[in-house]
Amino acid sequence: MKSGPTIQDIAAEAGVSKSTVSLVLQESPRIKAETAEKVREAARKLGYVYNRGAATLRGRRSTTIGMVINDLTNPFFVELLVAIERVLAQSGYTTLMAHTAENLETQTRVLRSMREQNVAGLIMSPALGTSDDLPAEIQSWGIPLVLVMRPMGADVDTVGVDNEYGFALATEHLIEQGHTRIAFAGNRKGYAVANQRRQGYLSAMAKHSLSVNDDWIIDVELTPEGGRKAVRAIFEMKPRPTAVVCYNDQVAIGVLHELDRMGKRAGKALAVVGCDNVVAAEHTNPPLTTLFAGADKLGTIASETLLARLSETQEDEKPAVQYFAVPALVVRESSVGADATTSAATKKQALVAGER
Amino acid sequence: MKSGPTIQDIAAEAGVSKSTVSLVLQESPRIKAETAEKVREAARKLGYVYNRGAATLRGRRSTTIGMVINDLTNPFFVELLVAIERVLAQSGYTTLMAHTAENLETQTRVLRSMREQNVAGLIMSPALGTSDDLPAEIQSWGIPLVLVMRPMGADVDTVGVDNEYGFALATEHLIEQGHTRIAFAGNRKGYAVANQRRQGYLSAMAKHSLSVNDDWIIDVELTPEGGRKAVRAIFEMKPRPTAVVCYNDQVAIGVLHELDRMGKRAGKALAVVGCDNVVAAEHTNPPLTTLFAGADKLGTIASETLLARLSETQEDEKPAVQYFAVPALVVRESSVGADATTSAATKKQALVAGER
DNA sequence: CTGAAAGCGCTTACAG
DNA sequence: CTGAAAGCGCTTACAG
Repeated sequence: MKSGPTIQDIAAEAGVSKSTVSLVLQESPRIKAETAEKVREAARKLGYVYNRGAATLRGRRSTTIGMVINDLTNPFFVELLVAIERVLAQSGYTTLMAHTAENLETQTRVLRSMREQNVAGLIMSPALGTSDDLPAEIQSWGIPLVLVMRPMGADVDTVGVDNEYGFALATEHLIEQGHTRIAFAGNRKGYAVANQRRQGYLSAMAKHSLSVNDDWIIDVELTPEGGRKAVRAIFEMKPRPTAVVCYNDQVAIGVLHELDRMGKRAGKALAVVGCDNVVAAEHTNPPLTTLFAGADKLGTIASETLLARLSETQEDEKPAVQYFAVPALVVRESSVGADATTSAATKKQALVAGER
Repeated sequence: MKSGPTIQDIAAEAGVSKSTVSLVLQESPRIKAETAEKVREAARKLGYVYNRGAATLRGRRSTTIGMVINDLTNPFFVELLVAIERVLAQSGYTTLMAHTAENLETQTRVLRSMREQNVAGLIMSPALGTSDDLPAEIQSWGIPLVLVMRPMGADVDTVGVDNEYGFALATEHLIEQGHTRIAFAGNRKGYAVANQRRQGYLSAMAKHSLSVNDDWIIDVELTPEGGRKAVRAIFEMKPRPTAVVCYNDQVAIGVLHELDRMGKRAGKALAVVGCDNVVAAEHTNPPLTTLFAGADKLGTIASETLLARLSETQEDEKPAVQYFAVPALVVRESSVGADATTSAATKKQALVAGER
């Protein structure tokens, strides 16, 4: 921690006051071009490094944004994080990252730390079981908050996905393929997003007058292991479902794997649909049909929502943003078998392209 | 950005000086327990939030660590990041995250930003093509640096993997299975880690007096797409290799997928070995044999190396750490076919367990 | 055991 | 167009 030259040193070197140096560093038009150049030259010569912390302390405006993520083992959230970091960096903000691993105590600790670090704003995907009061509490700290993926009420900026629509779409796709007994894997009780997804599934079934057995709605962990359990459960039912809508791609990957282990193939023995279109979904065997909402786009919108909030003044404060992306279905072999895949995939890929 | 109470306010509330408040917050034993309790009570009452930035400015000691990652689309680096963030958080440090996506300009920008943020130390996995001078430059800034996964000389702290040993191990495993024509997929030219991995492969082949055709060493992108290209190349060779060692799991996943698309199965048509043991490797079809070095352990060691560096004084400065983990092979179906998998996997899993 | 004072490196009215 | 001065919220010798 050796401390380099300060604006004071530059001022001495350039023969001006430190006020002038500060103004030059901020590219203020109030300083004559000639003087400005002299100052910049001195800064270069001394190897000056701007001290953002000091500026934040004095100017009362921070340029770091906190990003709190619940589950980085899910590649969808990684894509989201990367997009957010990229957009914020472009706007001159630095990203403070923290991972909660769905642990509420970790989340509390992390939020305190971010507050102490004086973040200008927060983007957060709350851990499961987060109290409904948390968003209001964070806002009471004076820190703008954007929630991603997991909504917690209409009065806080939220960027997510229309899960109900998406899961109805996925279910209808399976119904179109002739399936009538369709399971839902990954129904975690008391979990808002799971409720939305199940609701989408149920509404599509109801719309086509298909009945749903209670045991088709399978409550398993939202991991590959959960997917494997779901397959074992399905193959013990009789008559058994011939298709399954999975909570997300992580679950679906477990489903594909367990089928493979049983010597069966997704798309033939059991039609499978996932959600998130993670990068790996294209490379599973067989490739996975899945809902696409665009982590990159969602991350961009979340960042822009926060940036807009940061630049607004007290008076022109806008109501909370509630953005829910409409997902599209990317059809691959896991839901239609090897034969139909090419044409269907091509058709739907075009649809996806049109969406963006 | 509303500013809350400061130590000044607490001092007034508690009827002491701000020096005393500061000392209490630092849990100094110099303050009487009774006074300390009075101060803490006042802080609680006023909803005080510590301003770490101000402390850093005055105390000249920062508690943020910069983490620069080259490729977060590779889950191995995500595991590494998560481990590092966890260990640093436990020691009271905050992680500033940046992603370079292998882009040198982004890396330069990001490093400047971290320097302006006054990070106490840096953990970095340098982007491809990073100049050999960079570590020395960073150290000249007075910022301790730990390199992960990509070594750049003996005079900078480095935590990585013994790639040559690992790839020899992987290659020998295939030779043991009776393969004599073995390819290497993912040989990026001029890339130090790729050189090490190729060298391990070559030395195992040489040790067993097996000749290597030039075209068996396949230069493709280090992605699933690269793996697919490698498979197409292999199946055009005659006589063609019957096994392939892949640069990493990303490449191997592409190999598995292309084989599946050709109606062939890894482990039968072509034995496949990857490297990293990413979480997904367990869930591919078929499951992937791969080298395991333990991202979690590597991340922990990298963090601890940096923390040790941060707490050392000028005099007791230790020579650069050069830690290279010895990888183990996790044998799954992709290299041995369905029959042999259970027993072999069990045996080797035990080996892996013993390693930790 | 506690307090008064100086100062970390900046920014921002204000004066000229 | 530029400078002198005050101050952001802390920490740290130093004095008592």
